[in-house]
Amino acid sequence: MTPISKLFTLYSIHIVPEVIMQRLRIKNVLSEGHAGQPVTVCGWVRTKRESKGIAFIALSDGSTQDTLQLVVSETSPAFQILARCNTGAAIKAAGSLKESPAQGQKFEIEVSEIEIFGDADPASYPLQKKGHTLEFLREIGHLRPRTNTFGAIFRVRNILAEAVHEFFQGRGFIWVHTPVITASDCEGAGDMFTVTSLPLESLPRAAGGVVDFSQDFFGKHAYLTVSGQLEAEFLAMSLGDVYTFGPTFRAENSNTSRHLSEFWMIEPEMAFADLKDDMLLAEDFFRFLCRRALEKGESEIAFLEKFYKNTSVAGLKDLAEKSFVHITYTDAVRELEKSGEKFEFPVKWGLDLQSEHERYLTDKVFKGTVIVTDYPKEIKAFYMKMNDDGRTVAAMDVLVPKIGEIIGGSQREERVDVLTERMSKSGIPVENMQWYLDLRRFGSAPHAGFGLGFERLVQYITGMQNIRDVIPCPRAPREIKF
RNA sequence: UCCCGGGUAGCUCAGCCGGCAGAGCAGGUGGCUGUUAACCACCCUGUCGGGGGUUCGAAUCCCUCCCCGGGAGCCA
Repeated sequence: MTPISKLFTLYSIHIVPEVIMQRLRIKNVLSEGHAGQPVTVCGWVRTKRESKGIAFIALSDGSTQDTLQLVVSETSPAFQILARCNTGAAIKAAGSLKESPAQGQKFEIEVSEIEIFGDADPASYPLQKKGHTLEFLREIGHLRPRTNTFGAIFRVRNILAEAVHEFFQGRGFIWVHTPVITASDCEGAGDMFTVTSLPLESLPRAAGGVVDFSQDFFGKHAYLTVSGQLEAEFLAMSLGDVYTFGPTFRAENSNTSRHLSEFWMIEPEMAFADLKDDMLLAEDFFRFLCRRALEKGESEIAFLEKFYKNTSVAGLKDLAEKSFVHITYTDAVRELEKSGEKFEFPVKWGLDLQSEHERYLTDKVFKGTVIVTDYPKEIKAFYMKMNDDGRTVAAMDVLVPKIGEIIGGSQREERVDVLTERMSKSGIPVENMQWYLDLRRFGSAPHAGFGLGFERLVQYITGMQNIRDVIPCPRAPREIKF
């Protein structure tokens, strides 16, 4: 079968009848099937249970959390091929759908025919008919999506990705595609990956021995983006309300369960909006995503709840309805100071909140999601709007229990003089950023936005404790496969 | 990058004050007419992470490197 004909089997059963498998997805069989219907399904064997004269196969095709039970009796010609239907084998099964007489599943297929596409030698196939640790599965990233757990995670990831677009499109936001390769090296304090086509074994040098990027592909030093925000700003200052949803890269040597070198980020940016609008949007957005995850992925969430206990259907329902607590940084510091709690790091106005402080606020004080606003200007980025007090900026961090910061946002500084001063004080090369200042010189307006780390969202919804388990191909220091 | 904890059968782990390398699961074979990570019986399974050292003798003690996990910093 050619790749093209494979596509036809998925999307059209009318165009090329001679190559059709007339395969039904297990998801559809279970939700729309009726007893007596002839069905053909394709998938991978999860388990096989043999008894004298009858055998049961649990088949998964990735379309849904549930497996489909195939019943093969002694009288079926398929009985002869059972020895090859081992865990992991790819097969096609045809038969008649019937209501299952036993507990555990509504439907099953009385199989008349089985075709093996690909065997899986049980002695060497790494996925056994037993539970595996997430650490082990991380080592076989190409096979782990075949497990219940990762099937659930990646389906939930898809549900959330769709929901992101649904939310913004429903509110008239325009999806903009900001660049993956950028020349702005001042977006964040973080280290960036250089993009170059220079010969690494003999780099051209300029005066002082520094690499001469004027000879590079773009004629200047280029990087992988660490944020689409700055570009999203000029699109918001023309299109109104926009959002980005794409990959982001950080070259930091972070070895944690919450960081990736390549991750996906969602960054809405709104013209004619202030911090309050920003907070409202963040809250509506987050709650919408929780709601959609439950509506479209309840069986996945329920599975993850049952086996890992770090997420729950009830908890997400609660979150989807409960409003967030709002607190200013100044009040948060006061709250921490009066708590009497022994912290490893000091709590003092002007110092950034540490993970332990954030966790104390979400887990102990408010027992839920908290938005902290109005941080001291010294600990936040140059583009954030200076408040009237001259000490704080209109920033917000959305903190969720266990994960910590999931959204970071702010109202942007729209006054050209204030922004210029903050840039030079922060060591930002103003001469390279004239385009950014132009937005404040010509038709400037209040605007605001935030960034949401998509994997942290998936982590939060699925309850996965390690961020490397919510993306198919995790990239981290010294970790790159495929 | 720093601080802890680990690396022993395909997987999960016990063995670690030196003295014949183990269990459960998985796998194989046989049994069982409806199973649900089926069940019962028997069988198979090793570079004890790599290298070096101490010792009559090292999975066990020492040094070193690599890898994994948890926490911290940076952040989303």
